[in-house]
Amino acid sequence: MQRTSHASPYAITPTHDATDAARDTAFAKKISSVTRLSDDDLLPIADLHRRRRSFAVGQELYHEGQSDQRAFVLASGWACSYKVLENGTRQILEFQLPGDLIGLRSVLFHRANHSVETITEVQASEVLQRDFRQIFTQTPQLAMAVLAVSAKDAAMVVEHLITLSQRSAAERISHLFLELGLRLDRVGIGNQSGFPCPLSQYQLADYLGLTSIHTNRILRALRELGLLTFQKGQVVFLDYQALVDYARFDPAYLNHDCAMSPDVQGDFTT
Amino acid sequence: MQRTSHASPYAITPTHDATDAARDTAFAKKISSVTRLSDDDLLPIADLHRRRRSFAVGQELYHEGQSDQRAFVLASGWACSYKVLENGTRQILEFQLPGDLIGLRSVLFHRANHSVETITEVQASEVLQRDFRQIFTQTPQLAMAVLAVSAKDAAMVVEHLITLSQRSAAERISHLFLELGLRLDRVGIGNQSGFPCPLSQYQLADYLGLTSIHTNRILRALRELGLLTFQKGQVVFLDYQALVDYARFDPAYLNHDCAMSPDVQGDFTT
DNA sequence: CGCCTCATTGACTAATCTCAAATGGAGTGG
DNA sequence: CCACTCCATTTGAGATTAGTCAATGAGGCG
Repeated sequence: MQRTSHASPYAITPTHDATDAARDTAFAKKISSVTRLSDDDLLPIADLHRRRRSFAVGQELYHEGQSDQRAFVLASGWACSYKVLENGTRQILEFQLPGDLIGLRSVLFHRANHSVETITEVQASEVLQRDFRQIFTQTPQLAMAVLAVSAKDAAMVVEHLITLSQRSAAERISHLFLELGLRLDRVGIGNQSGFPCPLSQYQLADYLGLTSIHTNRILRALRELGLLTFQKGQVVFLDYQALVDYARFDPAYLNHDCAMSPDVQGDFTT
Repeated sequence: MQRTSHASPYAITPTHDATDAARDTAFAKKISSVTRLSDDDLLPIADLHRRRRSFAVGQELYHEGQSDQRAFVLASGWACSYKVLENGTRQILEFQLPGDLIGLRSVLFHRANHSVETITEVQASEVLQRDFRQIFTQTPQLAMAVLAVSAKDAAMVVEHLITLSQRSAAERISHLFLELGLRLDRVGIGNQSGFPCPLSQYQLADYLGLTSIHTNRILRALRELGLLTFQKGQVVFLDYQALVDYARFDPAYLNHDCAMSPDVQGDFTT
């Protein structure tokens, strides 16, 4: 809960206010993005931040098939969820950035259906199943908010699916970087000119369903087209608007509002 | 609620028991597949079946961007959810079969982020947002079950994503038919030798991220390999086990149990 | 019968993968 | 400081998969 002094480029630097730090936690921000939080809701949320843990680069948070369900709230660093296939290839499902909730789907089932590992050093708070159970039985409004966060994740997976099915390699790469840029922007990292990106071309390829070789070639092409560069851990957008048009990037899927939050009850004009 | 007499091949034929028909509704079965239902839970579920409606072939249930949130419980027939892209192609996200819940994600947001239309004639019960809100505020156990159903859908989308990213055209087709066969088997339609399938090759292609032309060629190849045939609205598995091996089909993702249902609390042996 | 949609086939093209190898920086031990 | 390894990146050449364009066939329906 103390201010970090070394200021990793991947860490959240919260604008702390000593009076109610609870509202400033990464998870509270996440929930706030889909519903409005009352003060009553804040206590159980703050509770979720008791078990802060550190993870090294490449460390596994949990593994597919593992039965002790865990979830995490990512405070700083990058992680990814993935599945390894029979033929040895792996598919990265999602990249998790600071503020993201990891493993909600795992916690709902007896066994995790995917693995999660870190990409950088990571600070994360572990959330146990009983914490969720408590939220669900004691604060139904929060339960709906958790459901909404889960639905938002689902919307991102759907967009990923469409990317893999319908976009060319160059569009996939552009689209991913635009999405990451926007998501990082929301937690105060990077801006429209670029962002620090710790991914290797292998990880990029595993997410995009390409070979790293092809990914490399397309990165060169995008550089030569004057759209973006990705070198030395830094993404630079050379022409943001041209890139948005090129990738046909519509950020709508990142902007959903929850329809069932208490403050919109009865607010239906149709 | 009465027994249907014409017995469409795509309809559920429930084993009716006059005493508690509620437990036999499609949605109750769906919920039962992830959690155990108490009698108290059954009443609000039965309530969801008040608004039974009929839909013609190709009729739209709701459209992307539409703001009056609707969900449906599919009683008989097939439907699909899809998104149409800027370039005019469309991606089918899911096929919905009898017993499936349609539009849960839409009902959670102000606007639907995909469209849904029927593939065959359809009987479905409309579920309003206030029904869900009632469930969430009054029966938290049911809320968790709804969340679990939603997570199960998410697991299917993830598998679809992996299919699009990592499997060849022939594996995609085989995998889809195996999945549909298993899902239909669970609601009493079809078996390991095959099932009635109302899809056109265009619809198959739109789901699989292929052109219909290539789909057609691969269907011929699968026929010539002696694995399966799909002709005249009928899928026939010629060699089920060989097909499972060929498609590397692991039905685990269709078999998740909810971990948070009340009757498994504290029931973790590992 | 004429029209329509869906299914089928052929010939060619384009995107991506596979195999192979060279480059280059970061760390490590001598 | 240098030699060495390790790993990510970069490039080339050829193979494979799937898409595009074009045309034909088959069944249903007014």
